[in-house]
Amino acid sequence: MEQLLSEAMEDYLKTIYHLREESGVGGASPRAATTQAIAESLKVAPPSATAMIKKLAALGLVSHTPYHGVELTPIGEKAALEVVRHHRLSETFLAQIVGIGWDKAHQEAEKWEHILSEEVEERMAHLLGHPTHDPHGAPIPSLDGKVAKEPLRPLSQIGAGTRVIVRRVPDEDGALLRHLSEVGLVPGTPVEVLRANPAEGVLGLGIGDQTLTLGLSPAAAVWVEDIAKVE
Amino acid sequence: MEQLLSEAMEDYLKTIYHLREESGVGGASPRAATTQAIAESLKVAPPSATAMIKKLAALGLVSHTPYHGVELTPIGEKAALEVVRHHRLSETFLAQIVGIGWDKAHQEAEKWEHILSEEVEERMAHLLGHPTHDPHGAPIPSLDGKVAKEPLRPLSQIGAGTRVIVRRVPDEDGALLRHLSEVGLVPGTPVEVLRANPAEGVLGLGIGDQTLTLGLSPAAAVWVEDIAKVE
DNA sequence: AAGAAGGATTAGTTGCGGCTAATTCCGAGG
DNA sequence: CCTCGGAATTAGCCGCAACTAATCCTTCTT
Repeated sequence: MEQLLSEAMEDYLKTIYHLREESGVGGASPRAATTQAIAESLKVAPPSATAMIKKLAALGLVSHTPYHGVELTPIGEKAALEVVRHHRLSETFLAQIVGIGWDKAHQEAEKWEHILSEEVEERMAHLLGHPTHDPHGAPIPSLDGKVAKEPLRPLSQIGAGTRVIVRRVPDEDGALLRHLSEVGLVPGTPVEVLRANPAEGVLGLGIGDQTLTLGLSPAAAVWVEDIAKVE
Repeated sequence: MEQLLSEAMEDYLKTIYHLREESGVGGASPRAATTQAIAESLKVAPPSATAMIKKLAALGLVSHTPYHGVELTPIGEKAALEVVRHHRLSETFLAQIVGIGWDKAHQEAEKWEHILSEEVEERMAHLLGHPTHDPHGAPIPSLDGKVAKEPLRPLSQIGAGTRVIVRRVPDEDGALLRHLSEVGLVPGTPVEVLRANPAEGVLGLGIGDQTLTLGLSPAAAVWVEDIAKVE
C-alpha cells in the first residue's frame, strides 16, 4: 500500500475526507461530498471532479452514486488518512523543528504531504515525540489510521457566560491565523464568552484579563471545548 | 525567479549541470551534455530529451547546437544551481536533523529538491549552520549561485605510496555507499595508497591501521585530495 | 571518397489531469 | 403532475512529458 496514487488523487481523497468527516464536528451532520463541493475546494471545474471521482471509484477508493454524492470506502479512507497524517506531521515538524510560522506551515505542508516516505514520516514523528495534534489543534491520525474524535463546538455557538478552551483553529487562512494568534486565540487558551448577540454579529470574549470583540464568522472557525457554566 | 520551471525541467537542468560541470573534477575536460547522455541519466528515451532540450532552449536556459550538445546559459546555470543547492541542503538536513542514513538521503532529496520554498531553504541552512558540503562531500552552492571548485582526483588515479584525504563519495548508489562507510572511506578520512596495479584492477589501501582492497571502479567514484608523497 | 554505424531528430501516439460547451438528470414550486 | 433551474455528467479538446517507429545527420572506417 504505497504510492500507487498520483498527487491529484491524494488531493481528491483528502478533500473528500475533509468534506465528509470534518464538517460536522460538534455532532452536526456531515454534508455530503458533492461534485461541486469537491471541485470548489480544489479549485477545479466540476467536470474535472466528475472525471477523477470515476477514476477513484474504479479503483475502489470511493463509492459514487451518480448525481448524488461520494463516500470514501474503507480503503479510500485509509489512503486519505495517510495523506492527512503526512500533512499534519509536516505542519508540526515545520513549525516545531524547522521554525516556520504556523500560518505558513499549512501551505508548505501541502507540498510535503505528497513526498513523505514512510521512513521520513517515522523519523519526524519520533523527533516530535509522536504528537497527537498539529499546531492548529487538528488531530494527527495514527499510523494505523485512527483519529481521535473530539466533541468540539464552534466558538460562534457558545452562549454568553460560558467558559471554554480553544482547541482548534483553521489552518488554511494565513491572515486569519495571524490575527488569532495576535489576540491570543490559540489552541489551549481558556476563553470566556462575555457577550453573544447574534443580531449584533459579534462576540465579546475574555482571554486572561484582556477582553476583545470577534466577528461571528471568524468565531465559527474556532473550535472549542466546554468546561463549565458560570452562573 | 521563482518556480516557473516544471519539475521535469528542473531535473533536466540539474542533469545537464552534472554532466557538464562535474564530469571533469581533476581538471579532466568535461564531456559534452549529449542528448543520449541526458536521456540515459534521466532514464528517458532520447526523443523525450530532444523535446525537452528544445523547450529549455526556447526559454533561454540552454543553448542547443542540433546534433551536437547542450550548454547551460548563465540563467540556466543559475536555475540548475538552485536545484542542486536544494538537493544538497536537503541531503544534509535529512542526514543531520531528520536522522536518515546518508545512503538513503539522496533519493529522498530527489523529491525534496523540487518543493523547497526559499523560506524553508533559508531555515534549513540556518539550522545546519550554513554548511558548505553535504554528507557525501559535495559542495553546496551558495544562495547567489557560487560553487567551491576543488582540485580533487579520483582515488583510482592515485599512485602507490601516496597519502590522500577522501573528500567526496558518489551519492546515487546506496549499496556502494553502505560499503564505503563500512570500510571507513568517508569524507575527511586520510588514506594511503599502498598498492596500485592497473592490470590487477584493484587498489591496496591503508586506512588508519587497517588495510583493505578496493576494485578500481568503485575507487574511480571516490574523489580525494592530495597531501604529500611518501618516499 | 563512399558507405556504414550510430546518435539525433521528426512524426505520430499515449495517459494524465485539466478546460469549455453542450446535454442530462433531479427535485422543488406551481 | 409538470416544468424549470441548478447540479452533474458527457463530449470534445488542450498542454505536458513520456513513448515507439521512422528518418536524418555526422563521423569513422576502409
